[in-house]
Amino acid sequence: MFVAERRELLLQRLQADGKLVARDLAVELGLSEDSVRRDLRDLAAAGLCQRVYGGAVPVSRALADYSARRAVEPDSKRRVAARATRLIRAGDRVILDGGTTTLAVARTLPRDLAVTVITHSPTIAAALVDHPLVEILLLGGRVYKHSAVACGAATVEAAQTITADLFLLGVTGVHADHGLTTGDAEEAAMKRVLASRAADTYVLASVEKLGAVSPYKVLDLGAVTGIVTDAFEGEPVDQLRRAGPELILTG
Amino acid sequence: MFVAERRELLLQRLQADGKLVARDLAVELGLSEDSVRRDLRDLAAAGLCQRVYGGAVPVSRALADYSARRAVEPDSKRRVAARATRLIRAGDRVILDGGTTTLAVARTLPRDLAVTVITHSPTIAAALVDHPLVEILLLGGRVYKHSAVACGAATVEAAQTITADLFLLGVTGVHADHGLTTGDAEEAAMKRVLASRAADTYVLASVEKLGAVSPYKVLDLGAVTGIVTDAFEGEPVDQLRRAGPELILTG
DNA sequence: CTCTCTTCACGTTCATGCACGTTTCGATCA
DNA sequence: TGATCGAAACGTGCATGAACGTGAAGAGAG
Repeated sequence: MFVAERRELLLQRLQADGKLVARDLAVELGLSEDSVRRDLRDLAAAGLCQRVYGGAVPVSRALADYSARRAVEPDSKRRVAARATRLIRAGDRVILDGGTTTLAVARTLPRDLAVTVITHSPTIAAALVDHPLVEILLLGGRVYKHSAVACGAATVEAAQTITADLFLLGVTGVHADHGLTTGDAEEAAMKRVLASRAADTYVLASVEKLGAVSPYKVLDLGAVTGIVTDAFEGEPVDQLRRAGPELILTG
Repeated sequence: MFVAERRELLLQRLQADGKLVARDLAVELGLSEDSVRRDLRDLAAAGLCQRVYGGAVPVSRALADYSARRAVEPDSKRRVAARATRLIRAGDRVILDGGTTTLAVARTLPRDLAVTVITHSPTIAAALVDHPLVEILLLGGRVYKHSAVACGAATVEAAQTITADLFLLGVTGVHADHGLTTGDAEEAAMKRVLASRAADTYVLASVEKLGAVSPYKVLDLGAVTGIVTDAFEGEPVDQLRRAGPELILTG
């Protein structure tokens, strides 16, 4: 990737997220923080962003003090996504579920990480097209509007032909008694099929999902390898842990 | 290959990929990096591209990266897209090819038009998720980075199971003698398969495509029902018309 | 032979990562 | 409240390798 190209990407990201974090960008772009800082410095010198401690913000919307910026810090989904990304090893075949958290995973995949991503989400596939090394395997079928993923017989059939090392699963409810749940029956079935194709399944559960229950059961807690969450140690987390899965905290 | 010819190729490649990498081009064209660099230097001097360390990018910053190009289509593509949209009737099953022009079609679909859209492009599928009435059928398979569409055996197989009323085809070259051409062999084959599944095939050809020739043949002009273009009446248009297809002008 | 295009050789510039000393920030303590 | 301390972020200088431009030499077409 060219320098000019990279800076273009940074500006684009700045507009989308409202801020740039040097450390995260370094990991994501697969280069040292020094180089990222150099980019930010040059962009700031060109008047395209404003440099702040830890990263950069848009010129117009510069926040007064550091603590106020802390408030806009990576929201919980970003944190969970960043931690989940670290579960992926070079060469892995990874199934990415649909949803905003897994989309964040796709966007934070380091650019020097060569993996095969299998997904039934056109949104995730589209987000990964720009990645230089990732090979994308798209599972086709009828696209359900509810959460913008392909579901149904054709998709299940396509899923049956593949295997993977890892499945990053998104759900809307994670409950010690009711297990993993989501809002659509067809999607729940799809998630089960995908889980059956991967050696390990990890649930991405930002803190608001814990304790929540949705109408349709996906899997029991015992059926997954682990749960990635940004919740802190405590009784709710312990309850989940007793049900079987490894609890991976972002803390 | 003549120098002028090679530079034509470079420009074409630049428009397709959004960037040129000196090293890759040297290997691909079978000559030294020196010569490639000289070409890039001359093209930049003529204002046809912008030189960067490692290669070259388009002059306009709007064209600098593919994602930006997806956001703002030139007027010509929008005109063609708008006219092509009028070929679609309520209840139709429509195959949408990948590419910026067909993406513009997806975006301009009236929100009260109920159709089934079949596509092998995750980008187009993602763009249609917000549409209230469209039913999306996604063709899966390995996603080719070149133009961000699914191709290959699995995709062909999926395509064989469907039929459609209409196929809106995007190509990079429309030429009276050389027919319809595109920049990738695999994609060319994919487009042929899709054409075979639809009752009618219409080519979307904004004016800069007319008279252009790319390396890989898709179909003969006689194999398609019509060509939608924003070119004006004249000898070039007449030449195409004599080859068989109906010419639909936006003018 | 002449002209053009190409490659090769050379010294130069550029991008990057590392090392080191400095600054900034939040937390802790008086 | 104000002072102090450690960690993180920062800037600078430097080394390295890649990419670059220039000029000379070689190859091929007319």
